[in-house]
Amino acid sequence: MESGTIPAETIPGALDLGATLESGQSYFWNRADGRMYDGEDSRGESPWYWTVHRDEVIRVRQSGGGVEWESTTDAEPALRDLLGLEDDLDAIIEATPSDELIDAAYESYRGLRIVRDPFFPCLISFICSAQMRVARIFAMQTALREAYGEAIETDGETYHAFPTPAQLAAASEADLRELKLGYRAPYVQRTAEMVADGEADPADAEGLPYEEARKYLTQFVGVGEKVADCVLLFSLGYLEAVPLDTWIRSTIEEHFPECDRGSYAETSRAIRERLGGQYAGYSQTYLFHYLRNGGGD
DNA sequence: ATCCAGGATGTAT
DNA sequence: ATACATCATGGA
Repeated sequence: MESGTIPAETIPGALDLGATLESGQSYFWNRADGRMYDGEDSRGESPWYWTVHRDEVIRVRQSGGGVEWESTTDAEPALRDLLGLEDDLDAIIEATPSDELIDAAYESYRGLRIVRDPFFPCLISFICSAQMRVARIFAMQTALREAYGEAIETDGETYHAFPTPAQLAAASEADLRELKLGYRAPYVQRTAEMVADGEADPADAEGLPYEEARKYLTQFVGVGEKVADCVLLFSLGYLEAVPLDTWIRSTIEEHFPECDRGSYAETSRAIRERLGGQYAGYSQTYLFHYLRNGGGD
C-alpha cells in the first residue's frame, strides 16, 4: 500500500474535495462513512472517499488545501486528472463574466472542481439521472456496482468496481429493473451493449468540436442532449458544455431570460456565451450546486 | 393524494 | 422541427 499527499502549492487555485465529489457531477466516488454531503460540516475530520480505478482501490480525503491519498500504486497522476487538479481555477473564475448570482456561487463553494470521470461509469450514471434526485442516482450506481462489478479485497474490506460494459450488457432489462432503475433499465442495458460491441466509441468523440461531440453521444440509448452535455463536461473535458437541467432552466427563466431561445441547441449557445464561453460548464456546475443547496433564495 | 426529481423516447402534427 | 403522452420510483 502506498500513500501520499498532493500539496496545495501544486494545485492552481483552491480545492474543496467534498463539494467536488458530492455536488452531483460525479457518481464515481463514494464516501467511506456512507453519509451525505452537508455543506456546513467543515469542522472535524475530513471524510474519506474511495473508488476503484483501473482495478485498484484509491482512497482520498481533503488535507489542508491538498489531497491525501492511499492506493496500491502511485495514484497522484490519476488523481490530478480525475479531480481536475490541473485546472487553473483562479484563471477560470477571472475569465468568467461578473454577475451577482454567479459570483455568489463561486464564493460559496470556491474549490469545487470539474471532475474527469471515466467515460462508461459517467455515461451510465447520467442515463440513470433522468428524473431522479442526486441521492437516488448514487444509490443506483451502488446497486450496479454491488450486483455486477468485480469485488476487490483491500485491507480486509471489500470494494466493488463499477461494472465493465460487457458485465452490464450481460444483465437483462428485468435484472436492472429489480435494482430499481425503472424505465432507465433498457437504456442502460442497450447502451452497455453498444459500448461493449464497439458500436460507438467515446474515443471517436474526443477530438470533435463541442456540438458535434454532443451529437455523437446522443446515439447511445437514453442519451439526449442534456445527458450528452453532462458526459462531455464531467468525463471528456469539454468545459464549455452547459447541461440544461431543471435547475439551470429555472435560473435562465428567472435570471437570464434573454438566453431562452426555445430549442435546446439555441438556448445552450446563448447561456454558454453568457457564462463565459470556454469555461461555461464551470459556472453551470457552481450554480447547480449553489441553487440546489438553497442559495439565491 | 399530488407533485417533482440533473429527461429520453415514440408518435402525431 | 415541435408538441405531447408515457415511462418507474420514492420522498416531500
